[in-house]
Amino acid sequence: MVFNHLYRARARFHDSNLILRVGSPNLQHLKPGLMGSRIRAAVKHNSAAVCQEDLRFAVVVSKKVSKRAVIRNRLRRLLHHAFMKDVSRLRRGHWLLLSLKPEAAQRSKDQLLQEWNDLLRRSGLRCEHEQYVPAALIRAEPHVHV
RNA sequence: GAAAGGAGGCGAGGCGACCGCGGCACGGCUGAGUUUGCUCAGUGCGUGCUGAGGAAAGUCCGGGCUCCCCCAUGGCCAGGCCUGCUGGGUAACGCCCAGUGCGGGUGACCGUGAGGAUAGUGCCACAGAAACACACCGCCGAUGGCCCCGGCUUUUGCCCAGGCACAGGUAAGGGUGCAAAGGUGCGGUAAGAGCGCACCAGCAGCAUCGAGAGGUGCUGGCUCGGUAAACCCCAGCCGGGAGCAAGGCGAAGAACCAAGGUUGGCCAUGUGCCUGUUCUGCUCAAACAUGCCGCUUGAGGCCUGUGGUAACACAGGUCCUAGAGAGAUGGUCGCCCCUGGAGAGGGGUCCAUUCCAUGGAGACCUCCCAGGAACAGAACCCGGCUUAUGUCCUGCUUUCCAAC
Repeated sequence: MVFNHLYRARARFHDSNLILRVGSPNLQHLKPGLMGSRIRAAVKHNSAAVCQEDLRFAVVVSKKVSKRAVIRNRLRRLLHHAFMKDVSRLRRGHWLLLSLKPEAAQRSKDQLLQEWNDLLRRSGLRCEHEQYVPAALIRAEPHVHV
């Protein structure tokens, strides 16, 4: 449900190897397990405020990229680490879904990181000043196929 | 010193910090219930412990475990085996160890798909005369046959020299072929041939050594093509099928049909088992990989001792070391270590030239830079095999060269 919501989102940014989809948070789509107890308590009081602060990120590495789980994991970790590096400088209130195109397995580390930076710049998510990060969802899921 | 052979080991150098991920424990927080003690569930929170391999791989063998076929035992037959020198090891194996034969190497050593072709049947393309059976070329033609010089004789006939290649002999030589009926030599013969002899190879018998495969010696008659991953024979072994998405518990859950059931076959034995409190089977339709168990303590690792050439076995001690459920191990930094640098500085010392000095080489020290890999990622668990991988490490052995 979460992924369907994001796949229908309008804001998409393409590069040769990556696709970044940006959607607005919709907490009703989340299963209870994906929400911490503290968040759930906060939602009860003021749902809109939580949505403005929520920032979630997912990486989708399809089996089309590589059949070997080790390579998929390596790509996932690479982009995950890149996200964590930038997380303090990103605008709140968005859900992000990053997909890899099948050719990404052949690209080098630096090439992918360069594309990631380009995408962030074009999407306008990065702000100049740092923000306090209370709790960001850092959940990366290697996704099989749809 | 060089070249080679073989054995064993290691596998992101070591220590630490931070961030991130899987699992477990405790605590916190949130929610529900509550007999107000607590219990259950969830955690984007905290702390601690712990977290891939020698091949985790290929899925090629052997097992454990689980369910189904199917009530068990014994016998005979059928069936299966990509088991096939001998002896041992092992839970078992097509694996391992030791040995034998054969082949290769100067040697250390290496390779070996190594039962039977004299139980029988089949096949041996093309070529070739012939592929369990022969005569194309060739050689011979002793013995028969024909022709014929000469001699004896009246003739018949007899003796002798020569010729023909008709009958026939031969398997030496040529040619064909992966393969042509033991090999070499001497004798022998018309020509030849195990026809005879010597040695070698092979076969059979006897003796002897060995646990055995086999080894050694003697004697004998002289001789037998290949193929069994062709059928087959012999010996040995064997219930079959599916596989942890096995399977069990829980949750959910609609309807119908049949009444008996049982191993590849046969026989025998037994007071066999299940069966209307719904077992079992078939068909149709629909839904579903969602909670818990199975799940990691095992033919387990390490150390010591004893037995054994060894594989291995036994005894004692010690350790517990991933357990996810679409699948977790990666980054950054610091110090030390190792390797490389025709990078910088210092430099005991050595060499050359005209002393001072200049030029060159350079053990070692300091700093700087780069690097510390490859093959590859647990998915129920073991024992093997095979394949992939490194300027890696440590003993041992052989041959050649040099020195003593």
